Amino acid sequence: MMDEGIGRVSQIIPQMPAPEARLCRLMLMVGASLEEELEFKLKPHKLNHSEFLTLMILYSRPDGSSTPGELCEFATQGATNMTRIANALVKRGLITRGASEEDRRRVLIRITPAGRRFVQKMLPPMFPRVATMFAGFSDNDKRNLSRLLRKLAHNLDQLSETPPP
Amino acid sequence: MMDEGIGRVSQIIPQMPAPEARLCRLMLMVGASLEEELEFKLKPHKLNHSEFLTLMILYSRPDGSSTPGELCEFATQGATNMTRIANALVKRGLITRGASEEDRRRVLIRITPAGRRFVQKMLPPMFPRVATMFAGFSDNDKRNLSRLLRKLAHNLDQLSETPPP
DNA sequence: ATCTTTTATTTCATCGATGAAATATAAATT
DNA sequence: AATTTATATTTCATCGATGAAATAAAAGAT
Repeated sequence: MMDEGIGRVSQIIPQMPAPEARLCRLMLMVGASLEEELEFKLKPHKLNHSEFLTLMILYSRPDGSSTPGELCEFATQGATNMTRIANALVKRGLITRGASEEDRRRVLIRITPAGRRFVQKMLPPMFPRVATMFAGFSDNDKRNLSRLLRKLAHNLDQLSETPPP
Repeated sequence: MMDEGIGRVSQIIPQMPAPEARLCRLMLMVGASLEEELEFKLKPHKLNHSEFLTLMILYSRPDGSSTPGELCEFATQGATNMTRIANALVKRGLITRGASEEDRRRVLIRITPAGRRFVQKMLPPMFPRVATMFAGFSDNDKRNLSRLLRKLAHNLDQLSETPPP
């Protein structure tokens, strides 16, 4: 249906890169769909995407700790939001906030044992649905998709560094 | 960086489908990035994503018209939002609203000549950036990406029809 | 010692999206 | 004719995200 639509548009505007436009639309649709699926799975745990992401970043760090500034970068969030996110996670006892020893301007954020348990408990129930998402994908498909998405991500990064005049 | 993160998590939780989780994260990142890029390109025209999508759907229809109900489906929007979107586009003279002849409960939404001109003017400047996004993609890459995204979209549709107990 | 820079938080204001429920109108069903 | 269903709009309320600017505290530079 979308295919026909883009087909008709590209008949009127022939310079249009139709295959690429189709891919954009597909990516947007799949991205939104995935986002929805994720938020859906997070809802029962009263987490939103950025809180979850922040928690997972901490969980996956060798020492389980980071600083607000770092987390802003990794989770692509503004400082204001990161303060909020940290507030929420601290209140639930999943992370702690403390002053850094070396540089006392910095705040050390650290996942708690309860936070680790929480992650270990909430992740496994997601696995079946994740697996289902890629039903019918051969190993080769997955490698290919990964490669192409990375290339796309790279190109998009370039683009966002070059906002047109 | 994300790769290492997921790698470490999957060492602690070995049942995790790590490659699939990586693909999810990639998709989410690329999706968000694309969304941003799109909104960025739409901003100068004072359009948001759903208004643009709605306008493009109308533009791409053979007769340039549709109804609110249909548009809700195609643009995955609630009825309330579609009313708002239509309001905005009518106010700018890009579409018209009129009663349907056959079924006077329905409202006929139709793109205006000004709306068509608007689309034809705003699209071409986007093409270079779209092309840049897929720099380094062979025709085969594009076909493959399209195929895999469609498969993924299909699987996600299945999933959303099966909200777990 | 003073000024500048870095880091994080707080305050405040706004924007945008969303959606449920009530309303209006017309078609379909009985 | 009366009731039910379909379609669209309006009203209202809320939620969430966002971000700029002011503030605070500490490190670094002069």
